[in-house]
Amino acid sequence: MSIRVRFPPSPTGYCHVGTARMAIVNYLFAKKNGGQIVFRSEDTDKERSKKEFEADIIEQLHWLGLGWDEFYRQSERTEIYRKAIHDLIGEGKAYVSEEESKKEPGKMAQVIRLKNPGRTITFTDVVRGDITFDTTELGDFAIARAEDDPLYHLAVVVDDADMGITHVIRGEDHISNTPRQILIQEALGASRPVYAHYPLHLSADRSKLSKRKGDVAVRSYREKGFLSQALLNYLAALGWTPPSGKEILSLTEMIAEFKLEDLHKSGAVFDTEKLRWFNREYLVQLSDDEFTPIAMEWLKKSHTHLSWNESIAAKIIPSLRERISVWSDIETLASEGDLDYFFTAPTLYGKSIPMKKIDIETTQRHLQHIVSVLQNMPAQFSAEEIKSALWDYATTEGRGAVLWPLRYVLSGKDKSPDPFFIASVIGKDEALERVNTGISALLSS
RNA sequence: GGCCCUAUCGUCUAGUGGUUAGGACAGCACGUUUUCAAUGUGUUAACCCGGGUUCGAUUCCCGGUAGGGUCACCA
Repeated sequence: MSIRVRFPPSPTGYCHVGTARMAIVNYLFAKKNGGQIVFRSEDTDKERSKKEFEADIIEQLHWLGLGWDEFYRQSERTEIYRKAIHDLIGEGKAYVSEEESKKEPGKMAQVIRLKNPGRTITFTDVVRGDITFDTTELGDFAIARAEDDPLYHLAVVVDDADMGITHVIRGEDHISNTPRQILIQEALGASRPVYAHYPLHLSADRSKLSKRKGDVAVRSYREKGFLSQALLNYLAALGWTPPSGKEILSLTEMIAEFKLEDLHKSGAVFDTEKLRWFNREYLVQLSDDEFTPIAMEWLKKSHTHLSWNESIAAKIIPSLRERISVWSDIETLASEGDLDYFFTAPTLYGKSIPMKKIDIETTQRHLQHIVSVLQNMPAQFSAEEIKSALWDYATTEGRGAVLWPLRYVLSGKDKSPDPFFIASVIGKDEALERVNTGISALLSS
């Protein structure tokens, strides 16, 4: 029998990282074993299900590089459920119950309930071993509102049987749903799939990962500039260790190494810091041709308040490579003013110009020397060129004493990339102007 | 609360009836052609508790504790 698994998201919200994780685990298992994947939109809740959410789930899963072989919507399968429910009633395994509505107290409503034989059910979970439940406490639980209006458990069981699902791989929040579903399965005469329940990802405080505790929407990670491979890799690695022990794995490598049995048994905390590290690992693997256009785009949209200069932007992009872990770090850098000085002359405080313990006169002398060196440079020069023009002098006079003031007058910041790089980006004229401004500020301080 | 599940550094984890309990992220220290970043080196830090079983338990068993899940006419 060939392996078939399912992605059964409920389109009642945007694609959650938990949805992605469910898809990843199922995907890896299916691909490893030459199986097929069924995408099944579980939209039986007419009030909460929205096309918009379904579209988002599909979009984000595709973005992560995941796909499927067949696509279904439960809302389009009403006839199949109707027959199943009708048959169960006909066989006396379910019955229509007239009772007070739970949704609208005071009103009477019809509910279809399964006659629970009240047995003890034991099933084998690939991740956790045998699990036993006493189903008497479940009572005659509801399986439909009407013959043409199935509830979750019935729809799942009917579909899994109808679609030939061999392995049900899902989060452990479904463990306690399993005995209920097995009861329906048995009433229907369907066969039991293999079950595997993996633990859920947790927030930093070990509670269930939720909107209140941080970002859970895949699209928000995407918008923040995480790379799809990084998020995919991180989500897969959180709760699974491949036999090789490698942390950075391509989708292909993950498939090759995947075994359901290697899924962890305890819940793991979703850690954004570690995700950032994964992302950086993937970011540094990008070629310049891949990195540059995207970095340029982020830079441009982060710089609306500044005088934009395309050629300056192009020059600073290589330096961005080692300063960011995620694309949106460019935005952060810009908003904190750490890129401003490339585009606009900084405001200088005379007192900040000399390196500590170096007097004003000495600092002035160094800056004056730098002016004379700059004057002999061509209009455009590389960081290496200006560096070699100044290096011997700086070494003789004290590198800090010479280079700190230079760096400060160019950037106006206590922290910045090195002065040679900044000078090479802004060019001779601008550099000279800033150094001269620095000398004036120094003397008037 | 009932039922089910889980338990190794702050976090992700490897691992074993006898180990100096290993790695990664984060942290810290030092180095690295001034600062920041990047990078290199080093380093702090863990077997939840109590009983057993055993010559010996982090590892096996039981109990406790803590955490998670679930108890719908949601999925």
